Amino acid sequence: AVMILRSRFLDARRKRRNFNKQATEILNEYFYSHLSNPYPSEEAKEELAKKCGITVSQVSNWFGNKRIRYKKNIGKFQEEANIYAAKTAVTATN
Amino acid sequence: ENTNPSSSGSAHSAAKEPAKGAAPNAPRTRKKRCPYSKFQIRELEREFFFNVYINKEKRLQLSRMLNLTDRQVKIWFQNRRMKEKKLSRDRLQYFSGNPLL
DNA sequence: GTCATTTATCATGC
DNA sequence: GCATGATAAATGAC
Repeated sequence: AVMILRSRFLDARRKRRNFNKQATEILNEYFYSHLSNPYPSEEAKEELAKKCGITVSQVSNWFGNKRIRYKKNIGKFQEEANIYAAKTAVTATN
Repeated sequence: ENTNPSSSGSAHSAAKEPAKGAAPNAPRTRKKRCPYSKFQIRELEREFFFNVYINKEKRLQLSRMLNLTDRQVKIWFQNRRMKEKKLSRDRLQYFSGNPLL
């Protein structure tokens, strides 16, 4: 019994599963609305984790990957950036 | 399988500065990450199991045996301790959800 | 020493 | 075939 749980835990770690669309939406919103300083505080990470239904470590991983991949190819993310920029602009005016 | 790409200079491996003193600007290039071999990992893990903190002498000895720098072994133990801590946190979180206990 | 991070690499999803 | 999440070396702040 314990062995089953242990193996299940080990499996669950490296088996990658994509986040659901809603979680990605929330993370991207934060990222592009803080593009000048995309480093959420520990408290912000916890809040994001809660809203996304993922762990704080996963939030850190996501921002780490996002920052480096955005920096490496800003052009590829331009369209995405515009989408979320417009989205946050609307919420800002409301 | 794998050894340091900086294999040429044996004794004090030139981890960072490729140019001699000539270069005025020193944009010290970050060392490229090179994954360690299975053998290196096994020996490092073996020592880690023995002692989570390694003393300087064992560190030097191990670095010579594995063809790594003293600094690399030190960093490996630091990262390994962080990994252990994260594993503990994840285990706690995973099992605290009462999967079926 | 810890620890958040950068970067490359790994493993998987699709 | 790349996109994406997780992990492994390497750096730097403190």
